[in-house]
Amino acid sequence: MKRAEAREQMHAQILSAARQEIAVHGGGALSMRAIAREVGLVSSAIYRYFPTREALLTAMITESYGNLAEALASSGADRKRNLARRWETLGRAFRVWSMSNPHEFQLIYGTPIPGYVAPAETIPAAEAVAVHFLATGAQGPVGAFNSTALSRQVGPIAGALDLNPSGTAAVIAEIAALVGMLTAEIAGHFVGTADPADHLFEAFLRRQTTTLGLS
Amino acid sequence: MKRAEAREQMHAQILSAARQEIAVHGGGALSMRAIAREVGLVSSAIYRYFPTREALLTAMITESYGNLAEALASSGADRKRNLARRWETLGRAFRVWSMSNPHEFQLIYGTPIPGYVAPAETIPAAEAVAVHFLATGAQGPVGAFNSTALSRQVGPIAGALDLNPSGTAAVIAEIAALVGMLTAEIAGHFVGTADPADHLFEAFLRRQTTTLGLS
DNA sequence: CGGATTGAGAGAGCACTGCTCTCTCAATCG
DNA sequence: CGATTGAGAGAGCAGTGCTCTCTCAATCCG
Repeated sequence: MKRAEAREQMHAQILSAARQEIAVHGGGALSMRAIAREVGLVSSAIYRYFPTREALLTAMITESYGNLAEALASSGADRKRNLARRWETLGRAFRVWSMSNPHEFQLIYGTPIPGYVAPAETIPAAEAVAVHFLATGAQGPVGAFNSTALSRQVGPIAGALDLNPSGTAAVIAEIAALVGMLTAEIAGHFVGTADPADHLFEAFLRRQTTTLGLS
Repeated sequence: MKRAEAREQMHAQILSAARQEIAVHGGGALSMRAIAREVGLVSSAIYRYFPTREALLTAMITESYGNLAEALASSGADRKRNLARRWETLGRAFRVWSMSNPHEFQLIYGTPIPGYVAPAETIPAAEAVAVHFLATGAQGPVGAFNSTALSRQVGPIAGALDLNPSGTAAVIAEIAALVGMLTAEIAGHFVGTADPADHLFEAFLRRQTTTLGLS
């Protein structure tokens, strides 16, 4: 029993050290050896806990999705009656989290690390994030996304969550758009045009609620 | 004279080899030594042409922006009278280019390579891409983006290109949204919901032309 | 209680990386 | 024709992910 506890503690300690590393140097630069040094282990010992760098990254991605989902859950959005306000609250919470944890954001939504392919086990974690937006924005139909082919594709999840198909497709696109906005801001692509991007982001949220028919 | 020619040829040869490397392994995995091997040089000789890996990446980014801008220019969009059709043509050309050159796309719009910061010299190259969308979509006002603070920020470029300020801000956001859509598709984030994403993308373009008041 | 088993950690080593340094030698310039 | 330049070679440094073998303490079981 004790053995298992110690193991779990070491596991957590490594993840924590990795998180610290990533916050400074970014995900692509994550070094197994540096983590080992930080937790006071020799490099090879790390591999007792994570068989490969990729495994460590996957664990971190899952964790980051969880952190983000939690930030959305505790934004107070779900206590709001007005759907437009609710969507805006979610959007702002997303942005605040992303700006506070840019490297975690990039870990999830950025270019995969060289050769890295997100494994299936990260999908439920990603869904935990999407669900907040779907529940808020996909209740009604959205004209531009009203196509039979598209509805058939998103049918399963729309059905499972009791949502409107065209609304569901629209929200999926709007999540991607939101991520695009934040990626651009973090990468500094707005410098010279709309940086700081606060006003642009607020206008963007207004546009989204209009598109989704929430206002 | 001959000397300078040979140097320029070697320069181009290295870039070409790097491009080939990137197409296979992605930007983060770009190896100076592998490039050297491919062009038949010893590793240290590469540094006669690019003082650092970062310099090589910058050169590649600029080149990629150029390729993308050229793909947009030769899409035939600017021959179209109908602005909505024109925007859709640009969007589709962007998507085709991105799907054909995913690693180049990620080089430009993805997570910066560990420790890499896009230097100022890539900005004009990025503008060459944006200009196509601005010229097409930013002629009229867009309600959600009509704020004085925002208009003041984008004022300079809107003025320089003789565009509507709120329309300009809207197009900037829509470019980011478009990039977000393509990033998600390339990263496989639509798998399980809307993959293949053709229909979602077409609906997305419809939504954009509506938002921008082009239809 | 005592021997067998397990597994965490150590350490050496392999093949790779970006980059620096010094050396050679052929092409160019004056 | 001699001096200068600069491309390329080669060795080397500090770092990487990962593998292998070894040790030794903690646990398990008869």
